Amino acid sequence: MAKKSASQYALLGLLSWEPMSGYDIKKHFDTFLKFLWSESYGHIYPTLKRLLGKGLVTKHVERQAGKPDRLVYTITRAGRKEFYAWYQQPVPPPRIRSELLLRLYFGENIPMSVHIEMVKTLYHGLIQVKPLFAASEKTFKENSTKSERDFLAYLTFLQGYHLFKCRLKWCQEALEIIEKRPQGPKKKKSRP
Amino acid sequence: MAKKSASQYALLGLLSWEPMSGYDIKKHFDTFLKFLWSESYGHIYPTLKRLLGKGLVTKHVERQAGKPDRLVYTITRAGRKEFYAWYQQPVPPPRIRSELLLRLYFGENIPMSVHIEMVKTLYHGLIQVKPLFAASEKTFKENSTKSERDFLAYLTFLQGYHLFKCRLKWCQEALEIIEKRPQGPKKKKSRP
DNA sequence: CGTGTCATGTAATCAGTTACATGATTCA
DNA sequence: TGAATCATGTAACTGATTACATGACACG
Repeated sequence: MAKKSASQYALLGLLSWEPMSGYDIKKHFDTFLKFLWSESYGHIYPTLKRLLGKGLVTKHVERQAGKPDRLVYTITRAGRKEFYAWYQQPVPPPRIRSELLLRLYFGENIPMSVHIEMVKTLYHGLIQVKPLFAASEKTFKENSTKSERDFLAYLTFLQGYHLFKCRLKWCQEALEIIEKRPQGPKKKKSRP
Repeated sequence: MAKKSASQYALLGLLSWEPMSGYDIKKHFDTFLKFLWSESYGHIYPTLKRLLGKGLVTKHVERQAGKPDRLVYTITRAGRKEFYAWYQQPVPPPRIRSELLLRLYFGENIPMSVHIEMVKTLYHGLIQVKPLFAASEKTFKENSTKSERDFLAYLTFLQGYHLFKCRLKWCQEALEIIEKRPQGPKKKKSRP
């Protein structure tokens, strides 16, 4: 009944769709699952090895012309069983750690311009991906009737999109609040 | 120029307000900073030791009648300098890992009722803290004109609040979408 | 008399990133 | 020729949690 890392279930989840190599897995996380999960090679390869050791996946070599061999992993029946059992366990609360908020919260002795800069940087980063998000929304919604998988992908994406818009809104609001704040004569202690 | 863990800055930030013991620090994170940071004892105490070793804080024993001694840590000038320097470094992108979304995303072979249950559980958890959040909003806003610290706390809280409302909204929306979905005749593959 | 709070800490373990190593091919 | 992509992997390290140990007092 030991609690297990979600990482291996993330891999099993992907492999439950189709056999993949570690490289493919990384690709998938970096492209389609950017807004909900991330893994590094240094974590993927050892995890695959561990899954193999537990008999949850099998490995076979796929030779390629002009390219390095691919080690393709396939989920086993035991792997699927283990994966489905995951859904029986309660969802652990996410660990909340926002470095940006931390900085803001403790930043009373830092010039406000630094904070403004920080928020603006975030804002501009978000703005850049906005069209991409908006386009994705359409695609996800259109596809959502096609299959169970697409339907779930849409629901999943929706949260990511909501959170995205929410952050964007906060940036604007925060900058506004800072701007129209009665700046007043800044009191300064003689010596902290 | 080595990148350093945000944890030690979280501790320095708190100590920049006032001297505290490890126990106090944990309390503070668990109560006031619940929505933006978390730390365990097993991480706080060793981190304090490390800060002490680097001369960023000092320690003194505070004897108490009927209670165990408190080890109170005070930030040093070097500690403040180190803390302020943190603001010169770029904010690293947060690691995104939502186990709930992961489960949903890969849950095509899981009965929809399981997913509904999961979302509902989240929803009810959020609903329970809703009045608390709403009340906090008022207090934070009212206090925000009092001092720089309160102002920043308000801005910080605002993001937490926004994200909270956003999650709530997503739960409702997701449940709605699932409900009014044309359930249709579920196609089933003969053998995967 | 049991539970909860106050208070500190360590050891074992797990989780996860970064940097490095290798080596062929393709594209500008 | 140099960079990018394909592809796998290890070692060193940092980060962080959990479980455990200790012990006194207060509250019901």
